[in-house]
Amino acid sequence: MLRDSDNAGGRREQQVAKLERIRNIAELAHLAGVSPGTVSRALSDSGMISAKTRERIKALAREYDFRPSAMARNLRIQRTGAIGVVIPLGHETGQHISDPFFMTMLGLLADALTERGYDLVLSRVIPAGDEWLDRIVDAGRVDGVIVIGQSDQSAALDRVAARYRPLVVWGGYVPGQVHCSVGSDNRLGGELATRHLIAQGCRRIAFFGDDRALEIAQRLEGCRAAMTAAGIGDQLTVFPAQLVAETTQPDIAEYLGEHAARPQGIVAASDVVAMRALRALAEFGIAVPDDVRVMGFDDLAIAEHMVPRLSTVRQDLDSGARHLIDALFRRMAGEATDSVVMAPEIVIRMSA
Amino acid sequence: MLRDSDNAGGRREQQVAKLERIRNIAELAHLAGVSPGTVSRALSDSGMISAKTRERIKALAREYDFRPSAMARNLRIQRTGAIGVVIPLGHETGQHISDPFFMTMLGLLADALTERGYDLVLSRVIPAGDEWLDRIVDAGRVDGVIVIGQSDQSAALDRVAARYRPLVVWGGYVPGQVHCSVGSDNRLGGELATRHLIAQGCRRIAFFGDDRALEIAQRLEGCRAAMTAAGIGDQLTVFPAQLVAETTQPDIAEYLGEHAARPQGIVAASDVVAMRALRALAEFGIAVPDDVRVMGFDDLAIAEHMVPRLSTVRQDLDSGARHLIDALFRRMAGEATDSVVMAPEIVIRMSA
DNA sequence: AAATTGTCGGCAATCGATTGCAAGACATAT
DNA sequence: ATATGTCTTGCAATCGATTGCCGACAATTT
Repeated sequence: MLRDSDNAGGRREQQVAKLERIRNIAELAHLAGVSPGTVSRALSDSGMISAKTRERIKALAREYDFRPSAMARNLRIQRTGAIGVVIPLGHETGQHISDPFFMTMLGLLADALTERGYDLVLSRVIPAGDEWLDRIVDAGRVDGVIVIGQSDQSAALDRVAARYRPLVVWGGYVPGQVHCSVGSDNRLGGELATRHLIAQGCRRIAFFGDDRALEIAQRLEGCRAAMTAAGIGDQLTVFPAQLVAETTQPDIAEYLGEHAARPQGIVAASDVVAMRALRALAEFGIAVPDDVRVMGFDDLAIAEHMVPRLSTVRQDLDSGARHLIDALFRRMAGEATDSVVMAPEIVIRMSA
Repeated sequence: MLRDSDNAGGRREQQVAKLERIRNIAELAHLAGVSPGTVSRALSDSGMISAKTRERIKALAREYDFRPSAMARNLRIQRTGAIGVVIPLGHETGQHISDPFFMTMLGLLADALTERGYDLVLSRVIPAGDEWLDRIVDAGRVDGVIVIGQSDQSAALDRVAARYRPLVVWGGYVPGQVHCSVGSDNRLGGELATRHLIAQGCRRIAFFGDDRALEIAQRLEGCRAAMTAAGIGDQLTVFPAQLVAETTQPDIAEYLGEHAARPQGIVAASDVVAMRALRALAEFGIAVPDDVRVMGFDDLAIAEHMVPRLSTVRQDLDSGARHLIDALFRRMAGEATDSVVMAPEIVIRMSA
């Protein structure tokens, strides 16, 4: 690594201060010959201020490019204008925030929140103990919280949800759960994927995924149900591949290579897992879909780009994000909201 | 806090309030029979408070699970404990926040900031006018700002950097630039990629990328230099593929299909662009690397997963993120910092 | 016993913007 | 000229935690 020798820029950072800087509303008020209250009203277009003074004050503010302190405003208004987005990495250490699923969801949420004039405060937490969510909620830094994925923390979520309203969770729904969730019908999704494989003639089927996470467990459940319904419940094997951990790829490969009766179909708990499976299969020279069929789950953008293009279960994340935001803002307004379970759709491409 | 095990139903969200809720430090002080100041000192382990009273107050706080308001604290301390991470989407509308590059960088920054006890406030802005950065900086919501990518906003960055110290930018370095940047030697990277293609026998070479962004322009410059040095400067064509826009794939395909003298090598401005190129080539049945060789740029995780695995120019994002954070904190502490230019490395896999 | 040192904790100002209340300015109606 | 009303604007309290300064009291020294 090479540090630049001629830091041409750093020298003249200090430009001539054309005007003395204004630090707060009171100084501006003094300058304009009015009271702080008037300035506040003028800048926020509220209250009844004559158009003349308002424009004069605004012009002055622009000239000195002064913007009132958000911190002070927050304190007075008792609103932060920020929403916390929390990614709990509970059931596995290897999971990384750059998981494409999180990122896709995060992007959608960022856009939606920006549109509504809210900031997005990102927290990536590895839940230790069960205070992690309480800390975020009680710190008073945000007006509401969106948790992406229940991981294995349903209990903590329920406990906090019981006392803190503006909280919504992306993930699975379980009857009786206290927290408000938005997510797909994971069980149905798993069932659809599996039924498709069976319809294609698969009998020995493997499920790849770590079922300690609620959503994954539900997908597995659907998979199992479909197998049982087809009378081949005993042909299911579960391979607890970590969702994304780097270390799992060799594991998958080993499994596929050594397994005596190699599965004819694979139901992956997510597109990311499917991607790893595809790579492993390619390395073993096992043809997809001819030798083994692979179904993903999520239908992220990357599904289109795999070779072969991935057949998968589509979750409509756009609409999911909209539901999350919508529910959150209703809850912030004091309304109660029900959980949302969206219908998944199966997308058939080339891998199954 | 009461945690009855059989609260299975979401019915009674309102648990019996065993204790009245405490809203601020003064109430806690009243309860403890001390002054607010004492409570503040006790909870923050500062000042000289006898261990006895401190523990008493802390216990009380725990019992009522009270946490002092961050907003009030921020106002008084004049620190927010948050860092802004800004992604300007200046030169193109199609670019999406879920671009894997942003996401990788964002993940690294999130981890590093969490580690230092700072929140991360994410902003995705489409610069309109040249006030976008001023607004973020002056709102007083954050203690410092990291901008990911200069896009075509170098002027705005320089202007703000001249008056606002705690600002660092991921991107290219240009002699004389005012803002502090951390990034790779893009020119050298482009040169290395191109030299490799030439060494493999390519003569007709295409550069895929939108050179309105500073970094991309530098990569193109390196590419051009290598061509010229090899005496084949006239064999370079530039295809201004948008970095990630969904619409570009057909464009790329069309170009490759119709172009009379199809290029023998492609230098992509990023791994994401390379990925789209690979898909297009696959659809046309053009073999990589036999018919066309492809070089990426970034070496994201996905590079490993493409088919064929992507040869690319590696940017060490881990170390880049560390440098960004390091420079930012130094600047927040009042130090001046120089820009950092990191040496890129070429990674040869299967595509070139 | 008086003086000195040292701990502990209270008082009150402060950070900067917002807003209910009321007073002042000005115009119109009586 | 007085009364009534409408617009504007100022005053001052408020949001909740932090912290410099000072006083009260105990422990130690002379």
